[in-house]
Amino acid sequence: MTSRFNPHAAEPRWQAAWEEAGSFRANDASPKPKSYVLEMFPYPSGRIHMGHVRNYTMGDVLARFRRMTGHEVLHPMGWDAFGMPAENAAMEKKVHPGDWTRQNIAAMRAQLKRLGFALDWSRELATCEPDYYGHEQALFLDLFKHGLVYRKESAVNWDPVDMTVLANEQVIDGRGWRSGALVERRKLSQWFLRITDFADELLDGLKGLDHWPDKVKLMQENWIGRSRGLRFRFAITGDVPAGQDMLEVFTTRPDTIFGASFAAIAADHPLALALAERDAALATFADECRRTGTAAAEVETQEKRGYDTGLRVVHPLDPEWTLPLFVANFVLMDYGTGAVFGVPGHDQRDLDFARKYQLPVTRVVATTADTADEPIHDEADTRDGVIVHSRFLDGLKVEEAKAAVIARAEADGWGQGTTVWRLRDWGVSRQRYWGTPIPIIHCDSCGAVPVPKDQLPVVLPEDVSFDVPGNPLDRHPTWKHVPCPSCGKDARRETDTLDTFVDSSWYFIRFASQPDDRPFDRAVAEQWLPVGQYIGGVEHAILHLLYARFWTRALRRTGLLDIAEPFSGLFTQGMVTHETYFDTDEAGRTLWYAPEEVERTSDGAIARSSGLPVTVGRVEKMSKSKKNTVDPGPIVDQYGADAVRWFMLSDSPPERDLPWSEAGIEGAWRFVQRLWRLTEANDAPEGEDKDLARKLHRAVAGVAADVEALSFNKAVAKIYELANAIEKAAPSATRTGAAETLIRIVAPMVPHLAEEAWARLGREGLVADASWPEVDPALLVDDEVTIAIQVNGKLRDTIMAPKGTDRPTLEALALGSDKVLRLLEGRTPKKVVVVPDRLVNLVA
RNA sequence: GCGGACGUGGCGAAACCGGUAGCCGCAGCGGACUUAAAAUCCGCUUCCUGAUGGAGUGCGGGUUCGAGUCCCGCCGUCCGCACCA
Repeated sequence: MTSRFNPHAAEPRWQAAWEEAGSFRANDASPKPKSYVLEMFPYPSGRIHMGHVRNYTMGDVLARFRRMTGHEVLHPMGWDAFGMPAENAAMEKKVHPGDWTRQNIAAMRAQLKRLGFALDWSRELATCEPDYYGHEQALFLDLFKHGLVYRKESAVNWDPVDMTVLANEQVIDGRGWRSGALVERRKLSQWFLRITDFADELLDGLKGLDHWPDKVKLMQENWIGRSRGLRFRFAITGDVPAGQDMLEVFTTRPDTIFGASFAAIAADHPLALALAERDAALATFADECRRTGTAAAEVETQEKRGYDTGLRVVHPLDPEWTLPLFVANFVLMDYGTGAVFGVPGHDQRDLDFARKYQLPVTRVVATTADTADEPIHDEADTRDGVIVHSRFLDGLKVEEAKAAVIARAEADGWGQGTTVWRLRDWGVSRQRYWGTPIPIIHCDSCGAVPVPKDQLPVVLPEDVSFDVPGNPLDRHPTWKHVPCPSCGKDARRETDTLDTFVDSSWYFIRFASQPDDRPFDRAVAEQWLPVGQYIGGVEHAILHLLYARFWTRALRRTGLLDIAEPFSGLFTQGMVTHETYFDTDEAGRTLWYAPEEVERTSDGAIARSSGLPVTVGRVEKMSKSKKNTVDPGPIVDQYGADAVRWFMLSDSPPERDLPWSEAGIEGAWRFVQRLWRLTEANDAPEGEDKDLARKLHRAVAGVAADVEALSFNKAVAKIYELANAIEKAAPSATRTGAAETLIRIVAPMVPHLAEEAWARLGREGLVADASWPEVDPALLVDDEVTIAIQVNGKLRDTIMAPKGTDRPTLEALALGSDKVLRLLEGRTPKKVVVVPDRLVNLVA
């Protein structure tokens, strides 16, 4: 009698059973080895999307597998609940950001629960609740106390749409990462975290992260951007503004110092500002420099331009030698000292600039001393070589010359070897309501005073309005007026809130330990940390992952937690993609069609509404703008959680994009039903099936290895193979046992079906609590192997031979093959290559 | 421009250390069961050829008894950074 697995009935039942048994509660006191599996927590937008489903399914398989292999697993879930969308919703729909967020959380929690994830919901947290952000405020104050927080007036990236400041990391091609608006420069007093104090550590720490993708490590390395070089001073001659008679520059190429033909400063350089006050033409030029955007296309096409200040700088190695000083549009105030010297022979920008302003171009590095006078044309020569035309440096290699110049500068006192970083301190002030209030009080007498810890949390006021742009905290009638904690006089609360990336910089610690009276218990947190496997999108390769690494190291410096790296293992999963469908209207606009609006045919697609063909576009990341999203909700309704989970793991390697398809989910559904049929009760047949036993043990070992490596697609293929083998096998005791084992190894992937089948097989307890099947190593090796017979490297025949057959025997067997004899036509092979248990290659 | 990844059937892909290319799935084709359909089951499915056979892992070279895998040079796609001195 065949039956069908009914996910709609079974899934809620087993979810309730797990909940009742507390199966997925992590026990801090467990003697078992600890395993912390974490997926990046979601922003509560209101609905989960396929990307979440894929992300959490991967983590879930690993978490369940670890439980089966004897680990105490921590697999928590929470909500990255502060941020702009809640405020946008407040402005558009007149709902309070808190209400909107909490409703979204409730909806998404229900959706996640339907997918049957093995999560410890007892540790759920939302960053927007005072019992989370209050502890964050305490940590902020600890960092403050240790000098890792400071306030400074600085030019900031101002997003005119979101009306807030953005960190450098949040500006992409000159636009706000969220709003897409062109970012403006403004001067504001801002709070900063001293991430640059940790630049060396953060860079060097990458080396130890063996279980991180190289790509992410490289991205962080480039972002931190360490450059070693020489910082030195030029004396300035001419009509120099008061107190500006020295110009400090930074170079990574001190070896080329005798190739210098000019010096240049940024338009915002203090010297340029001073000069502009008395030189209207310069002021105009500087304005033009500031106006030009930093967008990729602009930078690439933009001409190198400069303004000759008329001043000259004295070459540090020759007081008789002076160079012109320009204000130039390609010099950045943000990097190094905002001033450079130009060596046109060996730097493309400098060369472009020198050609334009007819400055001398001298070769000072040549491949060999013989080519010292080879002219430089349109391309700067950046190759390694020996120094030429450079007085005492002549004949030195580039690296030797760098050291020699630095040594000379240090000895003579005009410069020193130094390191500069691309990384900037992290500006965390946001002029927003829906974020963690910065626990500082501004007092006219005492300055910025930390809120005393016993007055934490500083709670967001509920009664705020969003009818005008800007920060509702700032215009709240009473909230900001408080007495100074230090002197008691009238003072003002800081009305900026923290960047939401602060919230996500320590949530994984709070998951590990959540006492009421402090952010975490050090001993308990250290039992779990670092996170053994962290899984999320590669879009967080820099921002979130760098900030979290910094925060963890900052906590170590304050003595609160002795963990250097928060995530020992990182996996960045690919996106879920879908075909796109579109046509073009009379006006040439592209009209997108949602998947449910088109009917896929064998050679294209037609719109259901009109019956007319539409173009099948590229397979792309699911996005609202291209309408190629598939909502997981209805899919789970139709096929159940297990089929969706199975599909998420099938086919595509997890780091690559997964193309969603109707056919794919259908296939997953069929397999779930097939598994169900495989465990159909039969009347206890006797007998052994050695061949099947081998396949079984190989599958168990293979799937375990694949899951450990997060190669879920390979594990899935092995499970299919095993299922095929079991189906084909004649009834036997082995076959009956194999079906049960199969259920255990699919349990992490399709847990509801596994429970249902487990119960049907009459097994005690939950398969969620079962252990991973034992593997008999003896059954992993074959006793007979296929030997490939090649002639001149081409496959001509195969033969079976007992494993371990010696070389002479294999050679003899190969020479006995009819096909081989025919090809050799009586000749004796010149050479015979024998690879035991693999092949014989006869070279004729 | 700099840095990185990738390129294998109609599609998603697999291939340990250089050793039988294409496991597994999807789609397709043929068949069984059925009044029929769905579901299920069996078989075929890289390309060319009727078969024997030949070709084949983006392109061109190289190393090797043997290359998807290693080396050199191209082409293409994607990602990150971007005037970083």
